[in-house]
Amino acid sequence: MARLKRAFYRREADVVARALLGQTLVHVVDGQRVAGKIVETEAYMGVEDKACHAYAGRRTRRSETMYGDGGTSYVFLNYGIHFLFNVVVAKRDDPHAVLIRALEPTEGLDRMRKNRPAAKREQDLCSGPGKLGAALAINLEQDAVDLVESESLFIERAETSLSPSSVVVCPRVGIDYAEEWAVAPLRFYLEDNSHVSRSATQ
DNA sequence: CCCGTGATTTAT
DNA sequence: TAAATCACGGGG
Repeated sequence: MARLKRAFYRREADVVARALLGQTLVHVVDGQRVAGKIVETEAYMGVEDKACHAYAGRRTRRSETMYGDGGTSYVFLNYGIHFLFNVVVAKRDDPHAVLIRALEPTEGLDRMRKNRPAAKREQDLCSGPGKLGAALAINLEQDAVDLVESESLFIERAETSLSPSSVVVCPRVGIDYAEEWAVAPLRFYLEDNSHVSRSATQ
């Protein structure tokens, strides 16, 4: 299957966040494909966005990856426990990113269950950003990987395109501190999909 | 609903 | 060097 190329990623985060829905995120672990369909995303809009790690041009050891070219992975540890997987988008030095929040598992489910013993049902495997990080065995080694060239981490294009009407747009979660940006409509998920995160359905 | 969790960031 | 913060998940 064809993977997404550079030009796909070199656009603003809200555009790419929506376009990523329905595509397949793949991590090859010990030669085995562990993959899922992207069903929920959030856009982080660069230096103007108060919820973005690169807000006001902040450039720290953690956020440095966000300043790379579109199509680079950005992984960080959250709450000391969870590895969250993002895709850096837009152009180099314009630090936009898309957080992948939920997947519908499609390949390597046995591996995912092993990585997530707490998950009781298939819908619990990847229905949140921390959950999918664990299920796909994502950690800091997967930070700053070029998704266009890597043999082990990339995103494949869906064969059929989605109907725009099946996408729900709403505010992002867990960023109450971001003032006016806390209510911006920058979260996208597939309506009626049972693998979206708990906070998406309330 | 509450609370663990610990690296990273930001304030002294 | 110290304190506060935090793009969450699991178990009640």
